[in-house]
Amino acid sequence: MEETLLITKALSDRMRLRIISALKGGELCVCQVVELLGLAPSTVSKHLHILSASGLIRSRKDNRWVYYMLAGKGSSKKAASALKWALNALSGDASIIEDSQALKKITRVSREALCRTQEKR
Amino acid sequence: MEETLLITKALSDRMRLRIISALKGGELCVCQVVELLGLAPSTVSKHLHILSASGLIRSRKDNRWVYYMLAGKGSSKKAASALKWALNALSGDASIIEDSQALKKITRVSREALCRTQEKR
DNA sequence: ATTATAATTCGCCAAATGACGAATTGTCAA
DNA sequence: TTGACAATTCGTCATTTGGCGAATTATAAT
Repeated sequence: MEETLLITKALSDRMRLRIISALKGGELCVCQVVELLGLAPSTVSKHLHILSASGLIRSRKDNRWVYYMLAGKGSSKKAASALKWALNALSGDASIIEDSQALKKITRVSREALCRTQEKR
Repeated sequence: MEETLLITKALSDRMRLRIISALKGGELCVCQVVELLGLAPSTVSKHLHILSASGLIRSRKDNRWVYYMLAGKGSSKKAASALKWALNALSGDASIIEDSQALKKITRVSREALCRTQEKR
């Protein structure tokens, strides 16, 4: 019951639904999610923590950045099936489509910023 | 997004998860759910309203009683698939099993009470 | 070494949520 | 008609939740 509740509570917030849908396109670092949602970094961090604790997503640390991604292999059956349901339920949603459009710009800008940093090296 | 959120919010409460699991065994009237959960009738009524509004359950009025049941045919695809996930995630849960045991007594007592009423007629 | 940046944690506040009892509505029984 | 009972609605309260900014930690650049 506890795990199930962790999952349903994690899914019961609009911003967190937007996050998991955004991660369908691949991993994102916290600052990219901040850019997408327009929330304070601390708020986004808390959302990501809730999603992580539920087992729906997981994280990977790379240098200064922490990347979050959908919990694929190694996740519990409950989490995996919940994720499958949620992503399917949200596919085609207008605001989710808007987000995926916005993400294209965000990831492109991030790449460019990263390249700039690397040029300076 | 709105419908999905209605569903996930409906599922993000322990009592409401117990309710939908209890309804797996067939329809129940409000007072039976009150008996099972040990909550005030007004509280239970609100929970049932939230579940109804999400499309996960529906109701039927019979005389003085209102019976609630899982939303089978006629429910939305999102609701149907969410219900399927949730019931599966909860199957085998210890407290859900306890509830199903308790429900046996409750439905038996209710039947007997109903028979008594009918004898009086 | 110092500064800057990504992320998290902490403390605080406003809004939403879950609980109750009282009052209300609708339906039967006396 | 009056009384009883199932259910809901309403008002209230305590708790939880979602948001922010400030402070903290960790890592990279200067």
